[in-house]
Amino acid sequence: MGRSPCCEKAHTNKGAWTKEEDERLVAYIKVHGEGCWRSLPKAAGLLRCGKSCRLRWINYLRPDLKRGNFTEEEDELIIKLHSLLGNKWSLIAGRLQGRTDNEIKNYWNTHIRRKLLSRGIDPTTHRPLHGQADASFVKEVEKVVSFMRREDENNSSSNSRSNSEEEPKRWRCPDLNLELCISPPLQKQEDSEEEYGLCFTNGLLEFR
DNA sequence: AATAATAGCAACCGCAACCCA
DNA sequence: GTGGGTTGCGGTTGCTATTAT
Repeated sequence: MGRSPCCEKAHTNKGAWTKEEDERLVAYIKVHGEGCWRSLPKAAGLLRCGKSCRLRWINYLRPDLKRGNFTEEEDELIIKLHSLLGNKWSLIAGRLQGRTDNEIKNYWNTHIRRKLLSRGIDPTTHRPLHGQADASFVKEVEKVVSFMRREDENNSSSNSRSNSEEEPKRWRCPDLNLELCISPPLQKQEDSEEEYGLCFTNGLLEFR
């Protein structure tokens, strides 16, 4: 029994993509657009499974990818988002234009985990390790979380909402029982004193 | 110079969510 | 309502490059 395979594995390539495969994939998507990943490999003349094509496109070939080193601002934003969302890499990636969930996940595991440990912060819980944490940073995160919890409690009784088309995408964060909001990528606010702050509008918390 | 250890990252795998007949 | 097919996500693996011995 068991699951049926996502593709005919006997006739698919695995491992690193060649330049020619990349070119075929990019050319196909340029003409036909993204989607229909299952049928794409055959249509594009690729001996790959759809999943592999999708991953390659999203993580490496998409033209809007930023690539290159993460900035200090991106680091801090990832840490804050992770403290609120946990390992929801796709949601975190949605906040960082030009970055992919896989890239952020890798960066977290190789760089940020170590960075937090050196600050004395547990990278999983974002709480101090052995009481030696960077107190101001921890305090800031805890402040945000407790604020969101309070707001959530206030909102929990009156949960009927309109279904306006202009309403941004929302989701509930199961770990924290919070309601969060995804809006279009951040515009840098030049005259803002802080590089990142929090904005609470219409019952929705947003990073800015 | 050779080898071992470590870091970094691309890619794979399995599962869950979603969609649709 | 349900079951099968498809897509997306997160965890993990394995390869390559770099650094240390």
